Amino acid sequence: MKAHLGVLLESALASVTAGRPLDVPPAPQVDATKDPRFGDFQTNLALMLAKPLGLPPRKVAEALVAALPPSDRVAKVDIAGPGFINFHLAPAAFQAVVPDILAAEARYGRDDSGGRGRIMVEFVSANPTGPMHVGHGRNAAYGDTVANLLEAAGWRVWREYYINDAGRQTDVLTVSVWLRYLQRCGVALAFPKRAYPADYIRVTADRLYDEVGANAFRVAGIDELPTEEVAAEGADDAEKNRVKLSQEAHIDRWITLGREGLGADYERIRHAALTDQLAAIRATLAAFSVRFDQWTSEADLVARGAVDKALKRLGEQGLTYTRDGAVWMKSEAFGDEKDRVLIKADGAATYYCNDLAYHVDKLDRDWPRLLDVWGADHHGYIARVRAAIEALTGRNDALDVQLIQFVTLSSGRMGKRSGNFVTLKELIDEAGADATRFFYLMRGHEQHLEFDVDLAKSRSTDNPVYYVQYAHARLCSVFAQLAESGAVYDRATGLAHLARLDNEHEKRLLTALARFPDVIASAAQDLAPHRMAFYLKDELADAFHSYYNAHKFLVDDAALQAARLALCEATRLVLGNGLALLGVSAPERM
RNA sequence: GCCCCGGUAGCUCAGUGGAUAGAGCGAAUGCCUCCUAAGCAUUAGGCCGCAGGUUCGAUUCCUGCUCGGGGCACCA
Repeated sequence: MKAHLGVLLESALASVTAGRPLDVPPAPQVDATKDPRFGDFQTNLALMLAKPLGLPPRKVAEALVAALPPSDRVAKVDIAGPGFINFHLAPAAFQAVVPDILAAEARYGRDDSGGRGRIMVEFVSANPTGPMHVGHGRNAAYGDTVANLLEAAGWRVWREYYINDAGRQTDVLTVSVWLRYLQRCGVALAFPKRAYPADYIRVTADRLYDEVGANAFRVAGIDELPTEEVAAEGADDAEKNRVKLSQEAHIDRWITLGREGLGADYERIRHAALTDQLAAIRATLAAFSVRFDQWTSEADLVARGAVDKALKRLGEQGLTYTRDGAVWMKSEAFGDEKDRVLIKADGAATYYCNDLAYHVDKLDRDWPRLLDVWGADHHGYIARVRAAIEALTGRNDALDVQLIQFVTLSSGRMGKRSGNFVTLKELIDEAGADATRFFYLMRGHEQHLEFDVDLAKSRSTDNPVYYVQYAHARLCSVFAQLAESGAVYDRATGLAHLARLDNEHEKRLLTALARFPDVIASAAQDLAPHRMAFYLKDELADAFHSYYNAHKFLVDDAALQAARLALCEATRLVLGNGLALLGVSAPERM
């Protein structure tokens, strides 16, 4: 419809400006009005033309309206305010959306061509060192929904999870399990302050104990480790930080002891720990309707030489150098604040080095556009990854990073420190996957989110996800009621009498239905899935519930009933399509 | 100090340079002999953080200030 009005305006523009060429002919902007009193669509074209033409805006508007070609879809055009041109559409223009929807069904609003190009979306990528928390849940809901929207907007999408299963954190995980195992065997040792203390570590330790018995994984030298420092009461920040570093060094001694003393058993423990954590993550994400095309392991990436390959390429292009025993990347030359270390003085690759190689690998797999979804705390990291990509490919537009701002929980349930750590699994178990996903998607991702756990849990009128789902269930119920009464809905009859859909409630609902393709396109374009959530709730479901209360659908007038049921069928389809994009179920009964 | 995000109704938040800034919750009042009341209708509630600038027009774009959150490793 917008396009149609745009064509009309282009024509009017051409005749009005005939003989007085403009330096920059403005492209007509047509928008839906916010207020029905201003018609259905508006354009500010006259306001934009006033200055270059040297005429008052209302004069320009009059000339444009006079030059508009006639259209059977436009009922009335008027001029209002400072010079807006308002279009009032003919009823048939609204009603035409119904056959479009009924013909397209699940494809309505979608562009499944994949013609926009190929894009890889990497999201979640939570470290397999523990359960996912509520922040990962927001990342998962966002990434998965953005991927859905991009697909619906014509992109070929690949979803990937990067498993950080190399590096020091997995050593800390391994040592944590090992020490819990030894404690289980009755070995008296002080569990390090900076190891992972939680119960999930014991689960893996107990599993290993069942497999290997009580006499494995023992090494000499445990008693010779120096005692760990503890921060004194009332220590200042500098002192606390010093103690923290010494505690990290203490863990490193355990790591060295384990690696050297356990040999292959160390790897066995590491593998067991990672397997358990990853299994838990996969299960939680599956319960959250989040799927991936591929799970890429950092350790595998290293093992198959992707890191060496990337380093070699950087070296050949003169993008690295050695200083203080470390290998550095010349990232400052590509927009980063400073150069970054790739290989530490101890010979180990940094996380950055491996991640850089991973991004190169993504591009090498022929995904020319990359979207990474990260927590906001990683924002300082963007410049260096982008720098590496630009250095190797010459492209500075290959990588888009979207940062997910922090999640806090209502009712003071947040935070590891308080001991009230709420995992994503607990949240899903308590509130349900549908409510949880919808709540995450109700906020812009750049907005700090306060997650109201009690509201998400409530199975009441207050819970916004039910508002949308209830609209769908009500529609299903209408058709169930119809079938029960033995009556038959004839779609062809309905389509033949769409002109009967002429009251204000029907017009509002038809308008909302017609906007669905625009919402997909704009939410995908701006990577803003919350727009779809708001559209479904505040426009579509809202228009339907009002309609439902104001009018009966199952009426004696057969033509009117059929027309209304056709509208109902279209609404049910669009609600279902929209909820599917959000990864929320569309129940037939509630 | 530098970088990122935010400041809109009592609370949680929408708002694609446009006209009288919206929704939910909370508060007040109505609506089920009728397709699901997990719903609908009505009322109350606002220097859109502050100050400049660009523009015919700024909650929206730019600059400065201010307040809040986060980040500035040879950690991941």
